[in-house]
Amino acid sequence: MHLLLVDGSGYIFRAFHALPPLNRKSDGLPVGCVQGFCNMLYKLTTDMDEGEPPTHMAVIFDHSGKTFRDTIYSEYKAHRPPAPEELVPQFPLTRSATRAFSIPAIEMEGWEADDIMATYACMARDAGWKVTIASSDKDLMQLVEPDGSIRLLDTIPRPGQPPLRWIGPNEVLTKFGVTPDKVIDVQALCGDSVDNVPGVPGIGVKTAAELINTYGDLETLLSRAEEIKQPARRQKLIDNAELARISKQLVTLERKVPVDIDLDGLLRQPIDPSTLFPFLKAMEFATITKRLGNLLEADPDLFEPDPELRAGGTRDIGAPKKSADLSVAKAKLAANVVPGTGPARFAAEEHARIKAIPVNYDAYEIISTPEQLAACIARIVDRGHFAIDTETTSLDAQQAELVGVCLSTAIGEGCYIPIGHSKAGDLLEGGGLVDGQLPARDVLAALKPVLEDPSILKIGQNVKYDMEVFVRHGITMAPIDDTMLISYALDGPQYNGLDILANHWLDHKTITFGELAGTGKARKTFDQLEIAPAARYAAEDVDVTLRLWHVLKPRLAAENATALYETLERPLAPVLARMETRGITVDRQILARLSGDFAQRAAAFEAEAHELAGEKFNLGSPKQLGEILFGKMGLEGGTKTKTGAWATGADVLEDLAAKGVPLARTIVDWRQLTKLMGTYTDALPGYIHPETGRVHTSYSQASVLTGRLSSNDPNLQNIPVRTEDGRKIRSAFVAPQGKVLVSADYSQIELRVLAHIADIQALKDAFEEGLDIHAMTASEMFGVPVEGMPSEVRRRAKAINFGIIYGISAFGLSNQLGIERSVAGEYIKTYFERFPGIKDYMDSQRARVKVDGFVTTLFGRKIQFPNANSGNPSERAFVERASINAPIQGTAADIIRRAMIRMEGELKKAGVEADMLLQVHDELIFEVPEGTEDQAIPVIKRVMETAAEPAVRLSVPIQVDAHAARNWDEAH
DNA sequence: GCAAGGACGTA
DNA sequence: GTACGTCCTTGCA
Repeated sequence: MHLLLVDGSGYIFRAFHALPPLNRKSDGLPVGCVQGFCNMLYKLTTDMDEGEPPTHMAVIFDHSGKTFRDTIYSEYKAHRPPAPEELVPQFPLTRSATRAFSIPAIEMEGWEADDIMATYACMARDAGWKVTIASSDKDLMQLVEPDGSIRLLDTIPRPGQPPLRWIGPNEVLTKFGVTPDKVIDVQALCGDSVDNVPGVPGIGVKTAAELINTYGDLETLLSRAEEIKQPARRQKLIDNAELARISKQLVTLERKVPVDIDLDGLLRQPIDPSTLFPFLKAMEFATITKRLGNLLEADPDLFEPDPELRAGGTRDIGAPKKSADLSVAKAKLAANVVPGTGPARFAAEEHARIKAIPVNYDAYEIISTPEQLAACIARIVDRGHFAIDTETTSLDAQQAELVGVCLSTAIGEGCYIPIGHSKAGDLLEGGGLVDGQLPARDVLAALKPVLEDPSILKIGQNVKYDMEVFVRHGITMAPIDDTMLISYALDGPQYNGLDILANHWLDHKTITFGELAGTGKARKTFDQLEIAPAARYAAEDVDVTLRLWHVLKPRLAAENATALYETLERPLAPVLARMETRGITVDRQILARLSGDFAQRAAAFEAEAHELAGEKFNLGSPKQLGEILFGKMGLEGGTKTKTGAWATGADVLEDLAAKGVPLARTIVDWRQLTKLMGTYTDALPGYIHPETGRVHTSYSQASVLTGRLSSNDPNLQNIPVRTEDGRKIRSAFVAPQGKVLVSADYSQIELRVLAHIADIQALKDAFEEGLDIHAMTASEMFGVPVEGMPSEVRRRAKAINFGIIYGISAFGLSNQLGIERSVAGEYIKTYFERFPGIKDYMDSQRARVKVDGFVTTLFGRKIQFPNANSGNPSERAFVERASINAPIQGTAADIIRRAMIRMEGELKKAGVEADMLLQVHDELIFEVPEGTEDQAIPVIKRVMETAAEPAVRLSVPIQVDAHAARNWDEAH
């Protein structure tokens, strides 16, 4: 008899890092480990059959939950990060795979797979059988028998090695330095950082083996510890004897698990094609299906894919999970995906297939009866995923009224459900609703269950918008996938809109909103449109969205962008949706008072300017101003812009003012005040929502090259702060009664990132010691002590530090500091000398962008520069500077994204009430109940400061400063 | 009515 | 020297 035990859980975890990522091609479900697992079972059944074929077989899995080890030692396996997101759906699938191969899948509550395997192995050995354990887990090495009756077989795929590798007593000796029966004693001493088994601190495998080989076993060693010569080692063993004993209990496998199935129950069964092939076909494993077809001499084509498991079935493929750690990204980068094979080929084939399906407007459907609606929802439930789009009266999700909902469950389909199309009315009264529409309440009530069903994936283009519309109707959409964000993760912001994506990937021109609703003054809102043309437009959009999803999603796996999308894009969208929905309170009175004040002062400046110029002119016209300054007044030193106009920017005017031209100063002052009025004091009140009374910005998650967010309508990321008048505007952002605002900002995040990425020891040391980084730089460069340093010296160093981040040039630095080009060049040279590593970093980025056409952030975000090899020298120089800046700015952006994604959950876990309202690149603004800020701030700081972990361990400390106050100016 | 350019607010 | 969005004027349709 020969028993084969397969370590199912161990295989999945190890194979995950060893195998290239692979998604099921029709819906992106990650299945790489499942496929590897099936290949392994196939290998075991074929290769082993050549030697001594197993007569009995089982696959053993870990059961989730606590085991007896947790009661012995509460920290056991406490360091384990949660399973990577892509792995989670593969756990149940490997069990399904096992059953598909007609092999018992065994797991038992309260026991680890290792204990169950130990139990069966000992039972079989005692019965005189041979035992093979397919596992590379070192914890199982204690079971190996010197006589070969129990052996391990390593089945984890490793490049350049045979698929199956035996582990016997010799291999155990190599690994632990002892015979198998003493493995647990060695493990008790050296511990295990992966499982968090403590061991004796400071004793590694080698020392442990030496000690055990000298004293025979752990207890003898501990009782004779006094005899050990080395004093440090002796003391460690005496002090930690108990820890060693606990460790031994943790690593010792239980060999008497009360198993339900006896050995006879593990007798091998012939594979049943009618269970095997439906599974393999549902997984879309073509190669292995073919191989097993040959092996079993059966025709796979006779079987249909398992309906429970087929693509888009009811399986949950989208529920939000804990973020994957960097090992995902690293494994993928290491996977070295070759175009034309594996996932890359899938993606290419899928693209070609989808692109070939023509758009057919006649196939679209308008839902006007409850029966049609019910049928549509039944299709959604059956498919498990669908594309959705809302049609509304406004681009502003907070103001938009729902006019229709459009759904697509399959390519070529589109169901438009009109609910808010209105008859033309007069000015005072709307004309009521057009006939033939289901009541909005009924439609929303019917959609709510599927929109909130965690097992049904909702696919959209810019889904954040639809989420916000639905949440105003009491519906929380989840889980979601977003074609815009997938495209952004893959290609950056270059193609954003649905129309552009459709044109680029599907070679299809969609109906534009302008064609449908008119442009300019004649533009109708969606509710004023006829249902039929509106339905065509809407249905085409969801159809195209679903097609794009099929094209783009497989590219994530093919192009190593899954981790980026899953950890930094997809989970952020709902967070932003909630921030936008919350909005922030802006005090109308403060703005009104400021506006009056600014207007008066601006009027005075305007009169003064006319006086000084000797004529009336439009101060807002750079053209007129240039003609007055450099034409009429004949001033020297005017420069022209690239279009030939006189340059009249603030820097030019400051120069003139310094040379004694009072008009220039007047204009600068006037411009500042009118800017503040036009952009802030006059414009912001118009953004106060009539119902919430708050200002709701909209964040764009997919429009910045480096991975930053941008904010618009209104832009709340450029609220003034530098000037005194500007800060008065900031003070109009307030907390409501009973609350305070908390502002938490990263200190010098980009310089810290630079210190880490470029590995600049001097910078790292300075941050570690908490020094004033600009003063330190100045001191290094100019040899001036930090004590009593003139502010001008520090200012120069600060400008240089920023310059470095921006991809410094002598030209730029000389402009910034108002110094000679040659002097600026000397500064840069000195900087490179004082901070070796900076130049190497810059050169490496310049080289990368020329070779690859992109650079990357620490978290794997690619920043593309298509014209890195442009024939235009100034364009090339620009790309060089941008490619130096992008990894720094982008890594900082990735870090704060991670903080935002974790923030709400951590606040909740800590029992702290705090609403995240705004993000300003390196700053987060919260609204917190007054008096609780001291509880909120430490949590906020911790989440932000540890946001890079565990994916990246920065070699510099991250520091966050946080303050609470009634308004944003004081909190900042 | 719309797009481009200049200017300027932020990190 | 990097990354954005908005306001205003200008010039052309």
